[in-house]
Parts: sequence; C-alpha cells; structure tokens
Amino acid sequence: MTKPKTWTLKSIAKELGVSNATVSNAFNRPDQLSKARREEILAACKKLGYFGPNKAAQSLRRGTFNIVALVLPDSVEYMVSDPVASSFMRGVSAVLEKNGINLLLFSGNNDNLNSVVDFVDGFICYGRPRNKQLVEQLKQVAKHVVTVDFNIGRDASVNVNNQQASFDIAKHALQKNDDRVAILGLRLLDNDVLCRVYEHHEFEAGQSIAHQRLRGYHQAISDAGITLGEDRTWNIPESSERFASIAAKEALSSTPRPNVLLCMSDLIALAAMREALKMGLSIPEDVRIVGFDGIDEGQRFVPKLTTVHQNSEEKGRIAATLFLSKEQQTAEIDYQLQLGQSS
Amino acid sequence: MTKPKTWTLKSIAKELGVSNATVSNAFNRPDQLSKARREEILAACKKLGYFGPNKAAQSLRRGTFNIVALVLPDSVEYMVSDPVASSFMRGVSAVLEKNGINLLLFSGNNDNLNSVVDFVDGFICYGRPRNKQLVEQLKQVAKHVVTVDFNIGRDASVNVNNQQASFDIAKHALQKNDDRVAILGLRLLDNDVLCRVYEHHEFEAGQSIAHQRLRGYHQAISDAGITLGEDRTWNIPESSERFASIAAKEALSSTPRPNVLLCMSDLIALAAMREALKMGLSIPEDVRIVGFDGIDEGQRFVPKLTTVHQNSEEKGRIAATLFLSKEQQTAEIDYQLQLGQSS
DNA sequence: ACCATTAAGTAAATCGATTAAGAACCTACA
DNA sequence: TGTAGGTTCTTAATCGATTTACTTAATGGT
Repeated sequence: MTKPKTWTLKSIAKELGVSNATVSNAFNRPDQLSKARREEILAACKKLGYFGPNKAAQSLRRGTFNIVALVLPDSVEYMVSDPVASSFMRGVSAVLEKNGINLLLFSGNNDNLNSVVDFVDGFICYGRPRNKQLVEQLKQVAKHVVTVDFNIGRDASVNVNNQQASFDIAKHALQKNDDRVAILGLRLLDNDVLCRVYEHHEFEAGQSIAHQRLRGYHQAISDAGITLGEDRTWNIPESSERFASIAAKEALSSTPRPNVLLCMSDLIALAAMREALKMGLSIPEDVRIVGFDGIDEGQRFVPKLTTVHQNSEEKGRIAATLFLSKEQQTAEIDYQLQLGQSS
Repeated sequence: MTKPKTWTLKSIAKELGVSNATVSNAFNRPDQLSKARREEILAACKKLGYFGPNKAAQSLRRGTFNIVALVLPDSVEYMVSDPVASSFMRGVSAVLEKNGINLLLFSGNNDNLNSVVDFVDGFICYGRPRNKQLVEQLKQVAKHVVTVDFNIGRDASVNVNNQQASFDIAKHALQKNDDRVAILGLRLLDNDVLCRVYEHHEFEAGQSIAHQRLRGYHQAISDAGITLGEDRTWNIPESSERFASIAAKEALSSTPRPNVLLCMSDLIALAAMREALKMGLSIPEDVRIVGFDGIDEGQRFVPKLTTVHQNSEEKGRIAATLFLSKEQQTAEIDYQLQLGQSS
C-alpha cells in the first residue's frame, strides 16, 4: 500500500483518506482536530516514514526559516582563524542553538545578500563587512538586522566603546613625554596591503573600529604631550602572525626606535613581542607593548600581555539575544584593562 | 505604476505585460527568448527593484539549495574553540565560497537532521556526531553525504590513518622498556566526564578516532616490551585547557610517575607541558610529552612540541571538493611526524 | 506554393506545504 | 423547537517560483 518512495503531506493525506489540512493540523495545530484523529495520523506517519512537513515548503509559505545568517567581516576562513571572532561565534551559537535556530555563515566578501536573503529570518553582522555593496544592502534589507561593532542605523546594535578603551590602554602605556610611540593598526585602510599610513586626517570621522581606536590612541598621545611622527603608524591588513611580524620588525628597526608599541589586536601584540625578544630587546624596559582583545594566549605568554579585555563571547550572546527578542536598541558592553608585564 | 512594495516574478510579469514564464526565462534561460526582450525585462526589473527570483521558492521547485550543512561532532561552540577543527572549517569554506555555496553549521548534539535536511544539498560531517540518532539518520538520508575522520558507508569519506600515526609518534616517544607510560585520551568514552579508563577491551574494535589512536599507542607500547598499567589511561571529554590541565596534573602526580605522556591532541599536550613545568619537572629529561594535530601554538611553545602534523585545512578542502564532485570514493590523507624538543 | 524547421512566447501543472472560510454535525439553552 | 455556539473536518486559495507542452508566426529549402 506504500506508494511514493518519498512521502509528502499530500500523499499521506490521500493514503489515510483525510484532507491535506487535517494532516498539516496534526503536526502544527493540535487544537484543530480531535485527539484521537491526531494520534492516529501521527502514528501512521511514523510507520510510513514521513518525518513531518517539508521545511523548505513550510518556510516558503510561512515566511520564517529558523535560520539566521551570520555576516562575517571577511571570509569564513579569516573568521575561524581569529580567536576573538571565534569567541563571538561561540556566544552567538550557544544562544541560537538553545533556541533551535541554525547558523548560516556568510562571507563579508560576497557582493550580494541575494544568495541567502530568501533563506533566513535575518542577519547578525559581526563587524563592518569588507564589501561596501553588502553594507548598502544591509541598510535596506527587509529583514531583522543586528549589527555588532558598527552601526548602520538598523534594528539593534552591540558595541564596545573602542575609542575610550584605546584611550585608556594607551594612557597606561605612555609614561613620559619623550616616549617614542608607534602604532600597529589593524585594517586602518581598505587596501589589503601592509604599509605605513601617512595621512591621518581622513580617520577623524571614520566609523570603523580601527578608526575609533586610532582616535583613542591619538587623544592619549596628545594628552601626554607627545607629538606623533608622521611615519609612526602601520596598517596591517589582517590580524595574522605573518603580517604582524613583518610590520613589527619594520617598526622596531625604524628610527627613532619606538619604546612604546600600541597594537590594535593581541595577535599583533604577540607577534611584536616575539620580534622584540628576537632582536634582543627587553620588554618592557626597552619597549612597552600593549594589545587589544584579551585572548588566552596573551595571558600565557611571558611576559604576560597588557591589553584591553573584551568579553567576545558575551558580546555574541547579547547579539543573539537581541536578535531573538526583535527589540530595537543599542547595547554598549563593558571592557576591562588587563595589566600584564609587557608595559 | 509601481504596485506591490515587494515584487515577485508574477507581479513583475503582469506589470510588464508578459507571461510568468518569460520573466523566469529572462533570468534563467537566455536562449528561450529574444535578446531584446530579455534586456528589456532585466532593465525593468533593476529599475523596479526586483532582484531576481526568490531563492526559497526557486529551491523548493528545483530541489537544489546552494547550501551545505557542516555537521559538527559537537556544539558549534566547541568547534570554533578547537584550532584543528577551525582549520578544517577554513578549508571547507574556502572551496565552497569559491563555488558560491553557503555553509550551514549544524551541531552534532542535535537529535534530528530534520530541521535542516530540507534546506540543504547535502552534508559534510566532520567527525562522528556525538548524538547517535544523528548518525543513524545520516546513514539513510537521501542527500549527498561526505564523512570525515569516520565512515558510515556513505558516498565519500576522508580519513587519516590515525592508528598508524599514533603508532609512529608513540614509537618515537618510547625509548626503553622500563619507560612509565600514561595516556591522555580525548573522548575515549561518551560519558562527558574526566576520569580514568580501566576497561580497555571495548576499544579493540571501536571506530572512533580516539579508539584508532589508542590502538596505535597500544601497539607501540607492546612492541617496546612495555606493559601498560591498568590505571594509566585518562579520558578527557573535550580538548580544552581546563580539563586537560586537571588530567595532566593527576597523571603527573600519580604513582609511578609517568616519564612518557602520550596525548591525543596538542591542546592536551600543551596543557600537560605547562603543568609539568609548573611542577618543576624538566622536559624531556623527566617527562617526554607528545601530542597530535600540529597546531601553531605547539611550534611556538618552549620546548617545541613533538607531534603528528595533519593538514586539517587540506582535509577540509578535499572534503569540500569531494562533495562538489559527487564522486563516490574514500580519500586517505597524509600526516607527518613533527619533531620538537618535548620528547 | 508547399511543407518542415526554428524562434518567441504563453498556459497550466507543479514543487510541498499553510490557513481562511465554510460545511456538517452535535450540544445546550431559552 | 429554534437558534446560538462549539467541534471536527474539508475546500480552495496561496506562498513564489520552474518547466513541459503547446500555439503562433516567421524563415527557408525545393
């Protein structure tokens, strides 16, 4: 009597001699049919091997998917390499998993939301996507959007006060007004290359994390009565060991040799410490180094890294919770200075 | 003249005074209509703000999704914490991204494939999912399945010879027949607790990675003429610093104190090295420690970790490529012994 | 001038479900 | 006894597309 190899609601209904609607209701609206009928239907389905309504069809009809797209700043590849980003993802997924919602990874390199927008309930964007077109689309897309670490005036956003935090850590690192400062910046420029940055005025109003942090540094530097040289800022295109080492080596060999290194990520700071030690410099006597993020490895390194700790996992949890509640609000999350022996 | 706030193929067709089919063809089958008509339609769509056929509807009709589910052994949370797993994901995503395919993360704790099966083209399973029901469903699901590091007789699989690799590394670590060996195993048991493992015979035929590695160790140990004590094996439920430290401390304080520690992951080995150093032991003089995986941090640690390097990223790339090609085959990938100063 | 192709476009079935509206029957209360 | 209300179930429209089979007109070869 089993007809199709793959059952559908319709074929099940025909098989059992009831209407489509009744089978659907058996799964979705128990109050719409008698208890006896319902159990009879469910039992038959289990026996026949029908596991319930097709989710894709269900979603098309209902317009809900139980899937949220996590929009990454860059490729998925980059994301899982970065401990901070990983923590964030951990937080997000913990909350979503608990709510039976699946996570779709979406690279910030894509130039079109299109390939996923019709499959998801909305978007959680972790950092400004590298592709500008994507940003424009996110501003307009007719689904729920939560942004993290940047703001495009959408439904909700989660932020750390990067400028204040950078100010605090820089202030801590700077001691005398003849300190020789260099900045190892992360993604100050969009050009994907490792280089020094000479023009600073364009960052005054920038909204990216890097620009916010840079302003914090600048403020602390000028408060300390120091004038930052024009060629004392490096742009590192991604938070990787390779680029960071090159930049650090370059900075530490430049004249005048810096005795304070302000690094925009812990990964960069760790690479810088390794290079400094390799060059025979002592930390913090010859050069003081501070990071940003608060990753585990920084606390295990000798000397222990001084950095700004931000609880990325918590950030992820908040972002996901905000998404689920559909509230419209902006959450600012805390940070703490984590003092080590590197400064 | 613009009627709906959100355009559909149908409303576009009506607006332009052509049939449904023609609009669809304009997007999907250029050869089915005149070039002029096609360009006219596409231009009109762009102007009206219709971005092309709804993907969910398209997928329902076509039965293809451009989404593959990555089935994780455990929670998403765990996955991104583990550097080896992250590398794997990096490899997978690099290949998929290039092919315009999106990645849906699916936790191995789920007890039902159901919530995603209707949304994806198939599954790439990284390691045996923790939930047994999931395994059963994967065996039967009517979509393409590629398994990695385990085998359920589905379409394709990618494996490392764990047993051989473990044999090799253990052989290297063992030097004399009075060596006192302890094993820090990862997920030997399914019970989620940190404990010693006394019963070994149940592992003889086990197919999990942990069991394969254990057999490799056992073989090397017996080849070296050593008898492994009944209480010399620990089960660590997950590759985390916390659990690993506790187990390592316990092992290193046990009697007789081991002078060889075979660790089933680098994360465990690193934790063990930290504990050993903290206890004032020298490595490798007092205790030789070897790991498995070949993560970056192991190579930066002092002393450098001796381990089995497996190219996880490559593994990911192969798995994804195999998935896309829909070939039916089993790939075995290489590993290398990476000699450091820890043994 | 005739028939066979080819091109361009349309009508209608279909993918697998949900749900508003209504039919049929039963109960109960005034 | 008539009617209001409640159950239980069905009919049919709908979500937003794709695709097969068909119509019509134009082209070309002999």
